Amino acid sequence: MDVTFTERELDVMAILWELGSATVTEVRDRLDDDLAYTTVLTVLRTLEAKGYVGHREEGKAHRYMPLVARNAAGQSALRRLTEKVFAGSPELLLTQLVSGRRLSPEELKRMRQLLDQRLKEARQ
Amino acid sequence: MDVTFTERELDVMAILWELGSATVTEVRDRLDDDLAYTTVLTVLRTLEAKGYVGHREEGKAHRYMPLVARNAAGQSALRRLTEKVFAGSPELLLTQLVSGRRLSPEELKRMRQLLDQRLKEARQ
DNA sequence: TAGCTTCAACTATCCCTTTCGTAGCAGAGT
DNA sequence: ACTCTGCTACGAAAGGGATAGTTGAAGCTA
Repeated sequence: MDVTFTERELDVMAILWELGSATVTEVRDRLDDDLAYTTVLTVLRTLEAKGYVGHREEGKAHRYMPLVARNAAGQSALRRLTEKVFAGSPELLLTQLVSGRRLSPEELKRMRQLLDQRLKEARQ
Repeated sequence: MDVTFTERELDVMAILWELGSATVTEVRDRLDDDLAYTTVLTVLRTLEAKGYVGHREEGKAHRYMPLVARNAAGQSALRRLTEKVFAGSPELLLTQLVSGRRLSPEELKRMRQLLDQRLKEARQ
């Protein structure tokens, strides 16, 4: 299943993932850009039409919640990015990731540890 | 500088990065989807208008070449992806990367080595 | 020279995304 | 009852992305 978002949709999804669920106003307050209430509502409704979020009544307001996990979206995005930008090479992607951002030694260690663990699992 | 592409533009850029440069026909032949010649040309022209590719005459054809490096595009895309989908955490991204794809032990080792090297550099 | 091929330029269409205005409704306060 | 506020419903309009048709120039071929 390919999960893909437009730019604005992604802004909204990021907030829903962070909060777990949110009303229109809550999303609106957290958005970087200052959008009209109806604009945010429209985005949520298109996301709902696409099956990416759902909502339940809460008093007179609606509370929206993500129906697709961060991971599903991440998987699709990473696959596309690796394929198109990094010539299918996860190593290139990692190279870019660690060279582009200034990561702390702690972060780097944890990341290395992650690979260690993965290697151990693979060995069995 | 923020370098960002639409879906179709990215398809075309991937080909230009791979080949170094290409004519409309060459791009068209490599695209997964079977598009009309004029469609490919239009995409290249919008990319040129945005300053992402340039061209020079070659006989009566035009030869297009990328003006932005893979890395620049990768940097932008990774930043956005980390921020929006992985809550600003490169570790989460890496977790997803190694769990989503089946990577060979060799790839994993090289990736670990990369982090090692980065750690050494950071220590100084 | 007349016709065919190749290519860029121009133009058009359709659809999606983004944005928001207006209307209407329900509850809270006066 | 009246108004204010916070909310949804409806819908519209602008902008841009994706796709391609038509035209005209240049060059090849018979």
